[in-house]
Parts: sequence; structure tokens; C-alpha cells
Amino acid sequence: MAAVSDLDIHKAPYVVIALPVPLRQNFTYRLPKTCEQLPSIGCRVKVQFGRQQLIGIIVEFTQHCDLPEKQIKSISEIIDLKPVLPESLYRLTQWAARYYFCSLGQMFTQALPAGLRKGLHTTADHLNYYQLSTSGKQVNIDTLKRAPAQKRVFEQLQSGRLTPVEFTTLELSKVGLKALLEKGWVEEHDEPHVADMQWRDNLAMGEQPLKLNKEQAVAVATLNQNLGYQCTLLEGITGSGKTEVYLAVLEQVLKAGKQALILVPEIGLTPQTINRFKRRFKVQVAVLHSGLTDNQRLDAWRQANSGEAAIIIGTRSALFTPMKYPGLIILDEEHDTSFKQQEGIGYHARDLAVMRGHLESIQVILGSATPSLETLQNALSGRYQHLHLGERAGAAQKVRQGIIDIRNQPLKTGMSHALINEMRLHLEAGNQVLLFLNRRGFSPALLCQECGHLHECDRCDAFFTVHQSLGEIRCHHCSNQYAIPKQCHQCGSTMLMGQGVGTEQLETAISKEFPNHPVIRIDRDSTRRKGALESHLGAIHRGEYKILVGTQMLAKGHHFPDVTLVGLLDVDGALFSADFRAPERFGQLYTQVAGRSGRASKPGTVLLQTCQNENPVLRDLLHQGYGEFARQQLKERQQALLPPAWHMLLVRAEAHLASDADAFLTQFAKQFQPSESLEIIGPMPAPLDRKAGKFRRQLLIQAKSRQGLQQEVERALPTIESLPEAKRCRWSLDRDPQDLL
DNA sequence: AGCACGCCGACT
DNA sequence: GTCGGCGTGCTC
Repeated sequence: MAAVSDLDIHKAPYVVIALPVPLRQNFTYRLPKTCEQLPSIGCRVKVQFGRQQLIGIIVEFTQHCDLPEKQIKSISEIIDLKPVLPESLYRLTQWAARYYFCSLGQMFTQALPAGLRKGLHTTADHLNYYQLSTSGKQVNIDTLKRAPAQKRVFEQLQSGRLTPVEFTTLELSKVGLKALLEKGWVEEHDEPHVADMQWRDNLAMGEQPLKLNKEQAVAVATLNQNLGYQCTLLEGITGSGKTEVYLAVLEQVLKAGKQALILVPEIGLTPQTINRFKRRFKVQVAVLHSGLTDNQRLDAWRQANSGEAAIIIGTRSALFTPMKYPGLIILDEEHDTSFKQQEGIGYHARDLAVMRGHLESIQVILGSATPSLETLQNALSGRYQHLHLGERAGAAQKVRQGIIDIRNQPLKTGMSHALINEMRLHLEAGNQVLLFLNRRGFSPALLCQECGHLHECDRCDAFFTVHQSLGEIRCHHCSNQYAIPKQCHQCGSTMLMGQGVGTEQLETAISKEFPNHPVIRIDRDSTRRKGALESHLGAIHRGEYKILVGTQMLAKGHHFPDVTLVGLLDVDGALFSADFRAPERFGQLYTQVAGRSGRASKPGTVLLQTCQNENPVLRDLLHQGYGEFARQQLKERQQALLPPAWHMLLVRAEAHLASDADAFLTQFAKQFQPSESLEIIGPMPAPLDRKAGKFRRQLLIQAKSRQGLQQEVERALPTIESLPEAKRCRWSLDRDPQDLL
């Protein structure tokens, strides 16, 4: 970035500033009248914007400005003299803003922790922590026998001081701490903070590494040879020891005095994962998850930025955490959809991680048992290094797998007789059974048995979902809910019943079928309460439940050693979805459950219910494993001009009048010339046509080359933005959309 | 996004 | 008569 210390204020009197507003532009201000030291590009400044004060970032110094003089305001305050972000991250933000067609200001909103957006310092000069007081050290812990929350806090403090971040990470009770502070057994300290960089010269090891098998050793050796930027796909089946490979590479990186950033899916950031890294190396680990307060998040950011934290672990947004000594980026479960932001600017942490590795000249490791087709294509084409762990065909070989043909078969609440019989066998042998049901398309609607009327949400184009236990009908697309009606809204009949199978109904039906085997349901509804998922999983492991019913949630990252039968009830729904990624997702889900059911001594069985037992896609997956299946899918995507072969931009528009959304998208489409390398599809109704009383339409732009798409959209956007139709609806752009639904 | 202005419905 | 609903428009 160009420093401006050599520029004269008179020559460059204007400052272009990126502001945190959802507008695709920057704003020009004047330097303050009294400005002793000139800030540089990347510094934060406070400015008056309309009627509010905002904090923005300097993007450029310039001599000319087309606006009338009197419209230009002066910067009210300069916050930093040094850029908030290191140059590599400034460039990454700039690149991402361009790629995702948003302003730098919007991208900075994603990249900076809230504390910095509010103007707090980038460095911590004080360290705040709790520790046992002199009187506290005399106290016998048994006196806290009847106060378990206090006891846990006390125990932790016996082994050393705790910062507020650590306090939250350990899930300790605030009330317990408060009580101890009041008793005077614990004191709060605030001391000048001196950065401790000991780890860089003298890495202290904790737990001994496990012995690597041959494949792991080869992978580690290969990875350790990489210098500078290199992206690698580490394709390893469940249980093949990817983490051990990460740890071995990490050791080399830490020994060289470099930091590592580890990104995991939302669901994967568990204390177990974090502890595995903490136990191996005696270094500071900064953890960034959604549960942190703004201050705690800023603390973790500062530790990473100063180089004190050697390891940074976090979910999607942790991608933007700066490292003083960048050494390595690991992105585990690379195919996980939580790496793509779904709301606002839909950036993909995986794609940006690769770009960041490039900008920082460090290696990036993408790990998965079931790589996304995007990553697989890059690995097959040689853009990424490709390393394998475990047999290629996957765990599918070790499990018994079967297809239940349900054509013309009577189903009992979604279950075939064959499935019920098999369940009985496994349950009688004392094992656990797991049933998967996709939520989408499977909601039990409220049907009138007399007139056939299906009760529909009055704000959306979706059927209500019946929740028997709550006595409610709910719309899953907006928060609309009512008591279950006693009479049909159309004919007044009282013969109303749920139609279709949802997890809840399945749960009830199973309890009737197997009264002696307790059932538990795991889905978004049953795990809403904080800690509910953990407690349910605990009960499952203790064998308190024999039958597990759930959605995808159950497949991710959990291992159930006593489950010997897994049933996938709605295979057809996944294979014939409107979403072109549905088969890929199904392949990933299937491979995960197949890899996790049973164990060496108790081989698992996976049963699929389908009307398509000759389906070639299904055959590939079952007989040749995910690798072959994925390669086949890649070919199909190429033929259909779909990602990752082609590149996609989804334009969404929402308006009170369907015609307003349509008119805008029609105008949008007119800005492009369809050709051999550019296709325009739509405008068409979004799959959920009406949501919360508004009409939703979408337009799909598919381009042969990434650059072509970039250029075309960049050329057309200024015109589109000034379209009168653009004001009559809310619209947004989603690059590389994950969900067309 | 905020924040204002502005124009129509149920209340102290 | 007002309080407040959210539609529309603007921000260097």
C-alpha cells in the first residue's frame, strides 16, 4: 500500500474512505484542518455521515473530486496512524470486495471485530485476569462442596490465573465467580501487559505425538517440504488420522516461530477439538467462536495480531484474524457448508483462505473425507497438491449396505416393512439404530380428510408444519404460528390430520412400534435449548436411548459406536432435488454415516429406502465409494455447465409486488448478451415463491470463465444500480451460491 | 444500515 | 386531537 508521508496535503487534499454502509461505493472527505501527522492508507478515521458519526477506513488520497466543494466534509478524527490490518489482509479484503461485488466498507465490516469497528485500540496495554487471593489460597476446597458452580471456578483458579476469555471458553459460571469475589477469595487484577513471545524461541511440548502410520508419515513429509504458498487437499476417510497429520505439520511451523490459523465448521468447534491442540503444545491458543462477547473477541484478535497466540482456532469469520508471523492455514472439513456465509455478503471462507495463503506466501491444507467438487476439481487438475489417507473407496466397504426398493411398498410412517424388521433384529441384539430424515420436503402438512385442503401459511407459499407436542402449526420459513385448528379452513370439517412424515411424527410412530426401546429425536427443534445437544449426545452414549431419529445434524462429527444400523429414509428427495448440489451433499452425508456406524468388532449396516434402486448415481456411491461418485458428479456438472466447471452469480430480488421484482430482474438480464460463454436463466420465481408476505424472484447468470463473469458484471453494475427499477425492490448478489433455494 | 420525513389508523 | 406504524429517500 502506498504510504503518503511524502505527499503534500495541498497536493492530495481529498481522502477516499470506505464506510460500513450497504452501498456499493466509497466516500470522499477532506483532511482535518489540524493534522500534525498524516495517516496512511488502511487507517481508521471518524467522519460525519448524514446525521451520524461513522468509523471508516482510508482507501486512497487524491487530488481531484467531482463533487461540489461544499458537499465535502472534513474528517472529524484520525484514529490510527498505522493501518488496522496487515497489508496481506488489507489486500485480501480488497480482493474479496471485488470478487463478491460489494464495497470495501462492507467487506471491512466482515473482516474487523466489532471492537475495532467501534474505534477500540488494536493493541492491549492492560491484561485483565482473575486469581486466588492470599486468603483464597488458605481455603479448603471442600467448603465449596455445596456450591458446585463456585467449586469449578475455584478448582480452575487453583491451577493458575484465568482471563475473561478463558473463563468463558471453560464455560464457568459468572454467578460462581461473583460469589467468590464477594468472599474475597478471588481477586481481579489488571496489570500492564507485556507480550510473551517465548514460544517462538523455545517451543514447549505437551502430550507425546502418536506414532504415525506410513501414509500419515508420507503426508507429513510431503507437506513439510512445501515452501511458500501451496494448497493441498488432504483426503482422508473418517478415522484415518487427519488431525495427527495437522499436528505434525503444526509442530514444524511452531518450531520455526510461525503461527497457524485453523478453521473448523460451526459444529466442529468443541472443547475436545480445542483441547487436542492445547494438550500437544504448551502455547497460547486463541479461540474465536460465536459465543464470545465483543471484548473477548477483540482480546483473541489482539493475541493473534501481536503474535502471542501461536495457534488460532475458529469458525468462518476467524479467517480474517491477522497473524504477526503467518505460517500455516488449515481448513478442516473443507466441504462443510458453514464456511459459506449465507446472509449479507456471502463470502466463502475456504476460497478466501486459499487467497490468503497466496497473499501471505504460506501453505494451506484443506482436509476432508468427502471433498467438495470445487476442491476436488482443483486437486485433479493439479492446482492443488492431492494427498490421501485411508483406502480410496472409503469406509463403505466395511459396512453392509443395502437398498430397500420401496416402489409399491406400503410405508408405515415413512418406514418400509423390511426396514422395521431389520431394526428389530439390531435392537434385539442390544444395539442402537439411527434413522435419518431430511427435513426439507418432509414437513407434515395439515390435511383435511374430507375436502383435501392443505393448510398453507398466509404469508408464504409453504405449508404449515404440524407440531403435535406443542399443539401448534408453524411455518418454517417465517415465524408464523397458530394453535392447531379444530376445523378445516375451507370446508369446516373436523377430520384433520398430519400428512407426510416429519421427524416428530416418526418419533411417535417408532415409540408405538418399539415400546420397549426408548427413542430420541435430534433436530433443530429438540436442540434449541443451550446445551441440549450435548446432554442428548451424552444420554445416547450412555445407552439411555436405543433408537435415534434425526436430520443431518446427527451426522456431523458425532460418532456412535453402538449404532449398528443406519436407515436413510428419503434418498429420492435428495437425489431429485431442485438443488443441483443435492446429490453431492447426499454423497457426503451417506459417506459420513457409513464411516461412523459400528466399529471393528460390530460392523454396521446402512439401509437406503428408494424408488430408484437402479440409479447409476446411487450405484457409484455404494459400490465405488465417494471418490468415484464425486468424479462422476464432476463430469455431470461439466456437461450441465454447472459449477465448478462454470461460474455462477445468483441475483435475488424481493418486493411487495411480484411485478416489481420481475421488472428489475428483466432489466438486469438486458444488460448482458447471452453467448457461448454466458447464459442467463430467468427471471424465475424463487423456489419459495412468497416469503413473509413478499414475492421473491431470482435470476441466474452462468459464465464459462471466472474472469468473464467478473468483467461482465463489473461493466454492467453501474448501469444496473442507477436503474429506476432497482429502487422498487430489495435485491442482492450471491456469488458462487450454495443454495438455489 | 441508520436516520429522517411523511402520511394514515387506534388510543390517553 | 396525538402516538406510532413503516414506506421512501439520502448519506461524501
